Amino acid sequence: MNHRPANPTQGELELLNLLWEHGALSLSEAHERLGRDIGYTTVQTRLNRLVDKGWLEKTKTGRQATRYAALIEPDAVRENQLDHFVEKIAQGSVVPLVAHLVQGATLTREEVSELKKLLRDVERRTALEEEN
Amino acid sequence: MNHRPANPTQGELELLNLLWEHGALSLSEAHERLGRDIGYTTVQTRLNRLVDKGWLEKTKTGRQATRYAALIEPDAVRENQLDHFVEKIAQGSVVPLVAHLVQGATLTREEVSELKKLLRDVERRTALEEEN
DNA sequence: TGACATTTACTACGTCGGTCATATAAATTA
DNA sequence: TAATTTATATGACCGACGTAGTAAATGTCA
Repeated sequence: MNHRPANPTQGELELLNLLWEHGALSLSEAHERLGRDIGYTTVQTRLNRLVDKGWLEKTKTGRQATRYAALIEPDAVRENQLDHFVEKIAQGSVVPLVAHLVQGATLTREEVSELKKLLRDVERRTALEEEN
Repeated sequence: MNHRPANPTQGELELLNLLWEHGALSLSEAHERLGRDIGYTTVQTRLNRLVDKGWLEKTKTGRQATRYAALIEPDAVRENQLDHFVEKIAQGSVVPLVAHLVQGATLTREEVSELKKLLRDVERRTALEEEN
């Protein structure tokens, strides 16, 4: 039940990524895994603010420490951000974007193949649409 | 002489995009072209803050209104943001990113061709590297 | 030159997000 | 049970930004 439109900041993503990767975490675990010099209560505050936004959930099980779990899906957030990125930052021009991406990253042969296949599909679809 | 590392916020990008598209603008022109309900002095404040950051330049020519000009290059900023995006948002995984991009945007046949060519180049380069 | 309009400077306010300290409550252990 | 450690709740500070009002300076024109 995706709550609000999810446009987390960079800092919020830091926590979200953590919870997406490992499952729900307690505060101490989260603080631990952040692995950087940051106050314990800082993490607490930030997690709770994410809860307020409806992006995380607090669940208390028995006598264990409360765990924080992500309520929003990584893919949804990432696509959101990507769409926003294309529109606002790249000004809608996709090609230079992809160019920089495939050139900057070192892709495996498999990945390149996958992308080529992707393009073939798009090409075919485009052709079909132009028939109508 | 690129000043600071350029990581503008969304709002700052709004102004920067404006100045990149049209050249240097006066305050009144900028306010005009923003084309949305926003206070005149709001634009002024924001522009001046960009100047403070070293991202814009104020130039007074004769008896005309001061013009604001971008000091940083769009490509530099966009690549910055893109790299950051890949690392922090997409968690380094490029393929799904590109997938969403080429599927979401409606690309012309020319653009698709260009991307295919791009991939061929990358493929060739990858093959060469693997020889060594 | 004097009235009106535009431009510019300066100040201020609210919110958000990152930072943390302090205090209280709960749990663990000596 | 008392002491110590761990968990949780609250409140606070601050810088960055988006917002804008007021006032002073400058330009325009009859």
